Amino acid sequence: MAKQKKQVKAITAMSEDFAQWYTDICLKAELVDYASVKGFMIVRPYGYAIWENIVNIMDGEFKKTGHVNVAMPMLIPESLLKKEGELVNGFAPECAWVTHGGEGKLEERLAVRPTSETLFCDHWEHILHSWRELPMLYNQWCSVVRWEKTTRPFLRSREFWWQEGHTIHETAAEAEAETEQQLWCYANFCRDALAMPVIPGRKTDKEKFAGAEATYTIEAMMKDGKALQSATSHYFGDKFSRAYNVTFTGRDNTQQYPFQTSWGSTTRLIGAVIMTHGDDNGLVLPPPIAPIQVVVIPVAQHKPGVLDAAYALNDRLKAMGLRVKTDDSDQSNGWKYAEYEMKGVPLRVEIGPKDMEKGQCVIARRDTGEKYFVPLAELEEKVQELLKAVHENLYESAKKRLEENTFAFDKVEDVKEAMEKHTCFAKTMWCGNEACEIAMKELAGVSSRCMPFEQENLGEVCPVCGQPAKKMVVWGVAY
RNA sequence: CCGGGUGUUGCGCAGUUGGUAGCGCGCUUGCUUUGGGAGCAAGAGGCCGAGCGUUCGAGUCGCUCCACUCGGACCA
Repeated sequence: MAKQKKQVKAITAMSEDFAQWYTDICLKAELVDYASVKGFMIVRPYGYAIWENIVNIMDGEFKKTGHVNVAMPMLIPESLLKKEGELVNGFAPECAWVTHGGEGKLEERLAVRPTSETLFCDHWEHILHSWRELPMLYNQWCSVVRWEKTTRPFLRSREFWWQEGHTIHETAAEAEAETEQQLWCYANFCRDALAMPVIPGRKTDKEKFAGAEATYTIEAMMKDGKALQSATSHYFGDKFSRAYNVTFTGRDNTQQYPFQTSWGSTTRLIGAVIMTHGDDNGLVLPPPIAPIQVVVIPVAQHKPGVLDAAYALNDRLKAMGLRVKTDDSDQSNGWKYAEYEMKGVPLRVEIGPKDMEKGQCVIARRDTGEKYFVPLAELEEKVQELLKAVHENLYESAKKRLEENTFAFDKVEDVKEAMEKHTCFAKTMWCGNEACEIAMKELAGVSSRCMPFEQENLGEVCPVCGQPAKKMVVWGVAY
């Protein structure tokens, strides 16, 4: 049709250039804009509304398990940051430093927090006295700065918004349980709020967080087959407690070091949603986090009664507790359809003169494009049903894709060959040696994503060195 | 940090052998329209990424930055 010519907001096809498709969605769905400092992003109202929904749902989950929110300072004195060697080595190269206050040079430079373990430890050193005060289950929502070399909206920006949970416990077992509990909290959140299946597991030593004793992760597969680390949970043992001299008086009246965890998830989750559900018409949002869950479009809205009919539908949907918008602007229908598809609104309700005659409306699904003619009396019921169906379909489709693009191998060459054909997840056994992990990167171009909790026995030996295998590892190309 | 690409109005682009900047969309106003990115008309909008150089003259040629972008390496 000749009408195609006006598609000024059309985006690059996913199949043509996945990275460009991703960037197009970020900009054209009005999620972000670039800031004037390289690598920093402006999260625009629509993007921020998605983040707010993520925050609200996740924060509610944290509170169910007794976590409380706090706010820590943004700046960390260099001497404080450097008390724990491994963390410094991990983060110092990517710290932004404040060297001046007003016109005066500071005695000691201050790091803009890249993560806040050190701040929490410093605080706990002051306030912790007795085992009776444990556990301390803290979380904060804030932004952090890491001076990344290559940046992309949501996936890798120099500043990003996140939550960081930090807890200390009386015993190692409690802290380990907390670490695992929070990882499952993330995994469930991804399923229930983002319709995104993940592989939960443990990071190898090579991939674990600087300073952690153990790092757990949830890994998701994007539509291009690449892996996105979507959240992590760390167990620190008492390493930081000792480095920062955090102590308490135990039940036996001795001075003890608490056991610590931290866990985080970031605005990267928005990138994950884009690359898990999006298509060539734009964003596709799972209903729980969609800023607009249903958009009402009055068709031929100048005709008598149409707008009122649309507003009536709007009110009924709102009364259901849904986030609804009625677009009564004078844009054409086609424009509106395309616009809300770009923005990933899960359901579109149309009502026009013909519908009014028949006592019906039209509901269109964003995920499948299917249209339903629905008697007005059944609006609430049908919308509820379809929102549920959209979420389930998004989750099942993503799960199917994850399963169909994960393969077991027992030879390194086969991993390489599969990756060259199409980026995917490769499962192999592994001996546990870092040398073989590095070899896998060199020979097949993949890094270890995790050792899944759900282990399978694919064989007896490591495909790299032929020594006895200890673990099954999922390998992939990481974002 | 290494390599490739791109910077001209809000967005997308054109701009010849160097001669003082144009198109489409969007925007504003009015009218007409409305079941998949509407039509007509009249408007507004530019230090051509920045700096230095070559030249009588630079959007155009040279050098140096900077930004964005893609791919590596590194990382949420």
